[in-house]
Amino acid sequence: MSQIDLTPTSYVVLGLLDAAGQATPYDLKRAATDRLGDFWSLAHSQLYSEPERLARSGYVAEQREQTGRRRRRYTLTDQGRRAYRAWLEDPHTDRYELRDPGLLKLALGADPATLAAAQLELHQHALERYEQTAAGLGLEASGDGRVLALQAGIGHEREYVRFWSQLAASSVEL
Amino acid sequence: MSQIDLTPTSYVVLGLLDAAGQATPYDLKRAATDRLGDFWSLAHSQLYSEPERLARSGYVAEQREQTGRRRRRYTLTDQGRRAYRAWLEDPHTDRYELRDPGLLKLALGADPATLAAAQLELHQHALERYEQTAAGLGLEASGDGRVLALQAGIGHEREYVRFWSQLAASSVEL
DNA sequence: ACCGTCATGTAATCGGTTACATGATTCT
DNA sequence: AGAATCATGTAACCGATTACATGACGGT
Repeated sequence: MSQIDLTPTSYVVLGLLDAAGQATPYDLKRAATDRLGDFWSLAHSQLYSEPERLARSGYVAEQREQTGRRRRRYTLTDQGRRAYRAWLEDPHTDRYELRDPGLLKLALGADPATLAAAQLELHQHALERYEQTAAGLGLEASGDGRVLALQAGIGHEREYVRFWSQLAASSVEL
Repeated sequence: MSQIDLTPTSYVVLGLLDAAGQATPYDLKRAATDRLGDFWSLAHSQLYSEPERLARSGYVAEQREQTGRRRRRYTLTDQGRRAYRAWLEDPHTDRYELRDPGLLKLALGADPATLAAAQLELHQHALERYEQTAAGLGLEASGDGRVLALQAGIGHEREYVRFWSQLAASSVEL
């Protein structure tokens, strides 16, 4: 049983399995889209490879259907559940970087006015999408972590709309 | 001459070379730290491998010192300069994701109060560091893209301090 | 002389992305 | 029956991270 590092992707899979009880890769895909939306997306192929990886080290158990499609169905092992809980309960996280390509261009000397106009539009769209999602979710119960994360996303987009607006406006005068 | 994809990392290297004229990997490392700070960091090994990769496709030229250390020294080719300018002048960028591990935990159901306390501290520190950097840079000329990017970072951190503060406060009541 | 830090590089590994495929369903 | 979409998987490639090393240099 080989040792592997648990990455954020690993915890996504563990977390979704914890909630679902058992799931096929496709179940995981839908759950990931549903629960994480576009602030933490995964390629669908990773939802095939990652459970396999986790199985190699005993965090999840795999059983294949015997009938027609022979789908893979995964469940958490005790080890997996423990690792997941430990991660979730630890409020510490690594620092992360923004890695916004727009800011990269800005820092490397792109023309602020032109850049700001395009970036503003981008973030306005993102904001609208988030707000629509929020409107949809608002109907459901709201102690939900998803809703809180979504609010963070909305706050972020509002801030960026503000930032690029201001930059667009102040660039005109120059 | 093989075809390669130009990644953000590629443009960082091209951009730094464009500004510096010529540079060794170590020069690039210092320039990257200096110009991009902690919102787009690179492993030093990438500043060895990436120029090599770019050289393979003709975006940069490599010449080795003949004397003692035989350092590699890179310069932009015309092709490289053209590719860089085209990228820089195009205000369009891909959408990016936040990929904030704190939000991931939140979305997956971590306890908001505990998480908020830890995340608040993290972002307060980040904000302080940014503001100190800004204070240091403020003395220099300020049409600079670095300064603008830094202001975006400050805005982002302020927003997150606000978000997590509010969450910490509202969680207490529950 | 010695030690720590800066400078300089290479090698191995691996997670993630992209591309390629094919089976099932559902709708018209 | 055909087309489109959903579902399900595999394989190859590759950029990025990590680990391993050693050389130069400045201070005590």
